Amino acid sequence: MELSKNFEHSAAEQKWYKHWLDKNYFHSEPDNREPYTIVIPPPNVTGVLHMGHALNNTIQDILIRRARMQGKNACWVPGTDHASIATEAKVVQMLRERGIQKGSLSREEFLKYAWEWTEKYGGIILQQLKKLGCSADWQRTTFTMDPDYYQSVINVFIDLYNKGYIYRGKRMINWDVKAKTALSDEEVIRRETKQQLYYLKYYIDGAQQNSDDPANYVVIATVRPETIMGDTAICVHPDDERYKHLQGKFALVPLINRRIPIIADDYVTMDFGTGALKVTPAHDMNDNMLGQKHNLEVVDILNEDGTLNETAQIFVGEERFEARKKIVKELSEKGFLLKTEDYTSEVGYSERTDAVVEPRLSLQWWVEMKKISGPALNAVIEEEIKFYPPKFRNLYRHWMENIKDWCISRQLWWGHRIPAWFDAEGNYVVAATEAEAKTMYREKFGNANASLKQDDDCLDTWFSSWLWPFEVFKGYSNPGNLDIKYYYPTNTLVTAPEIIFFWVARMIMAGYEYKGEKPFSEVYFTGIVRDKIGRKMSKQLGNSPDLLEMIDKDGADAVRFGIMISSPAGNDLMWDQSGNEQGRFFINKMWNALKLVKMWEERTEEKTNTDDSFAVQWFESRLAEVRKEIEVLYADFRLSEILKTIYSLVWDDFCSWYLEWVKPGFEQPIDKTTYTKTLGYFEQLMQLLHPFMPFITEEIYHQLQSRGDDLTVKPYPPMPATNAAVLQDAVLLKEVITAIRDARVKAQLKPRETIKLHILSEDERAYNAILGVLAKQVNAETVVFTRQHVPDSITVVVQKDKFFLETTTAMDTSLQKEQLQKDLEYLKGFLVSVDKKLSNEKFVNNAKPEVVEVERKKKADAEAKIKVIEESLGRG
RNA sequence: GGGAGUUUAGCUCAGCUGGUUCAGAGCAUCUGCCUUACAAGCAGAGGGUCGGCGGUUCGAUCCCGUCAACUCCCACCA
Repeated sequence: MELSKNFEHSAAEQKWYKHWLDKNYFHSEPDNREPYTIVIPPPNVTGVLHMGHALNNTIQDILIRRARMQGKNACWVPGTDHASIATEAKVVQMLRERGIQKGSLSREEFLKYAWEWTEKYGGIILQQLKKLGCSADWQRTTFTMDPDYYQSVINVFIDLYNKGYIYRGKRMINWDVKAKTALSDEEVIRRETKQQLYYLKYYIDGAQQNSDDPANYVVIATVRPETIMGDTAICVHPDDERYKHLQGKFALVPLINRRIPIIADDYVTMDFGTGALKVTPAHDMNDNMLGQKHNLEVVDILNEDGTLNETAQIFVGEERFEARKKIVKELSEKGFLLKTEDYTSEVGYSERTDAVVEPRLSLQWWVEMKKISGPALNAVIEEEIKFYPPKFRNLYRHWMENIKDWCISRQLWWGHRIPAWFDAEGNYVVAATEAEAKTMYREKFGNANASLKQDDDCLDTWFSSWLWPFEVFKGYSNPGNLDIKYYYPTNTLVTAPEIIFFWVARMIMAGYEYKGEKPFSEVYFTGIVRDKIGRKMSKQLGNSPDLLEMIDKDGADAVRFGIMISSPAGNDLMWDQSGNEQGRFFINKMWNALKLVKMWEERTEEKTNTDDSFAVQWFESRLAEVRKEIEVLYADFRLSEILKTIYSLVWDDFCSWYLEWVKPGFEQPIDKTTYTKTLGYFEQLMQLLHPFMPFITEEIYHQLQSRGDDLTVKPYPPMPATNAAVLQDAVLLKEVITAIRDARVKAQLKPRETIKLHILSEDERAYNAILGVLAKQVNAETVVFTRQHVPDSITVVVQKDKFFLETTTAMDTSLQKEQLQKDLEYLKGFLVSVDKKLSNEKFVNNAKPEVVEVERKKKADAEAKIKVIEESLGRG
């Protein structure tokens, strides 16, 4: 069959992916092989493939494909996360487009729409992962709201509640006024924001009002004047001389004249603002703490949508920032506003809606984290779970040691509904079903007829995904089943460092709590994908390329190459389109190598005497050498270096050196053994590369010779031994070839012009094996050994040997001489420094003997080479 | 304010815990080549006080201190 000019990626990708699926290669069932298991970090059902996914999943695919080719039972479990907030937002948006308000729907109706949406759009991302070549076990696809999974989440909640790890508490939380939901700290993004700092007069109770005399008022500075109606104290530092006389007195809140105490606490910073702080326990985290400490009243003046409520007395119903404008105006008009300053500080924004986060008191469900965090901390510190790169261990330790309770309730409908049942008075029981709840309620409160209502709120998404590593195998809903026993603990988790606390830490906790075992042995943290100029890729910036478009254009292999070539473990990745290009060029190179080898197919011949044997021996050793290097790199997850190593092995060693060395002359036959060996090497290269670039390698594997098997499941052959002598000879050979070619270029010899090569060496035997290849590679018509200088020739010096290039045409040797002169000067300088070192007694006495020996050898080598060059120049 | 990290060629990064695999790779640049697998290529080449300053050492890109710039995390002063 005639080969196409180029690799046609689209056709090959479709063909091979379908073939792999047809053969069911990606599906895993427990057997007696060693398992290698990865659970995917489940993308949001709403998600579409972006660079972060591509990076993350390409890495997982590389690891899983390699494990499969190592003969392990590789299992990669895919799936999606219901992503309560993100999905609910999308559904609400869809409804709005159809003119439906969420508020007008019942919970059941809303959920119907949500499922409809999920079934229609959900899981698009999984299809996109297939395009990327991901070899996940699609039969095991899991969704965090699958019936069994759902029930497990509920049961875990009940279990933790029964253990006393879950409590209900009124706490200051981050409130998203747009989504009307609580946010975890991790969902709040802090950004530097320009604000105004308002200096306000609070008159002292009993002093003269409306006076300009500073003795009658205290000045506070605030960025939130609209919350003054919620003030319940003014706080100063106990040591602040300016305010000592005011401690214990009362002040009046401007506009509403509420009387509030002036208290003292060393929390206040004396030199910030005026040193006097208004305390608003309902609307500020720290003020809340202060309020608790000093038993202050809590006056909540905001509604859940961020508008002012009745308690505020004024501006009721106004949105908080509108109210701020208006109150500033009024304060100013009535003489309470002393001055306004520009002020920049960090303000919290909702990750989901970008609304300014409102600290708010709210009754929420909490997990007491200290109760379950212990084993999870130790597991990482003691490296039962290893982090790559290890720098994240410290971060993890710090967070775990200062862990705060987890607010797990969300004011949403899409998700796992909290299994708590309330009566009209707010008494409640926690139970899996309404029937159970009724029984429990009767036992607990003795009332058989009370009507119970289930909590409206859902659980935080992470409260379901923390069960992922075992519940994808039904390890909680069906404990002790074959899958969980075989696959758990999983091997490697590949994820972004951003979710180390959201997800990784909590999975570890859940693993120990519910399986008594770690969920995975290794965590590989990918970097954050940034663009060429270092910006994080995001939808807002529009700097995230369209991956599907790229895959269509450049092919999945090229895209995978582009991502992996610039992706050192744990470091951010500066992604640049040029990586794809390099990948495409690489594919093209391999395709052309394939064409070359295929040209030889019909022209093989048994030969007895051939120069090829050196090349063949060498490449075998070289392959083994590189495979060893790669093993080491894999152990540290240094994937981009592995790719670079294979790239160079294919391009430089195989294409540039090996194929040129064995390439027969024009229309000449090739030795049959050499040809067979070459096919084998090519196949092995494809095998090494396959985890990174699955399609092109599978295609070439089948093009090389028709086979009954497929590369994707072909086990790696045993590692041959390396032959150190052959490797050594090849190093010399390459060095000589390059030096002679350089001399040819400098002498402006045309590539076609042949030379007569004379070698002057004290060790002629070193050249025995490589002479044939050498002649071919430097276009020498003859090669002979000589004992003396060859007149009218170009001299090349490599190590201690001299090479004379005799040509038929006259040539310019001045550049050549210049080069020799440069080398000579360098060597002389080098010799001086070595001599200096060796004449330093301290060095000779203190350094390790082998180091001194090396220096002596350097000296001898340099002297010998200087001699050789001087001879050449002297006679040249 | 607390903690972590980064700084090596024009760009992106290696450099495995002090001495010929110590100054490297890939892009980019330059010079030759349309050589019958490949111009998406071939053959060569140039390019770096290893952020600054001190210290330890016979010897420092590597260890210590310090300063500077950038990045991230945590906590936040209203």
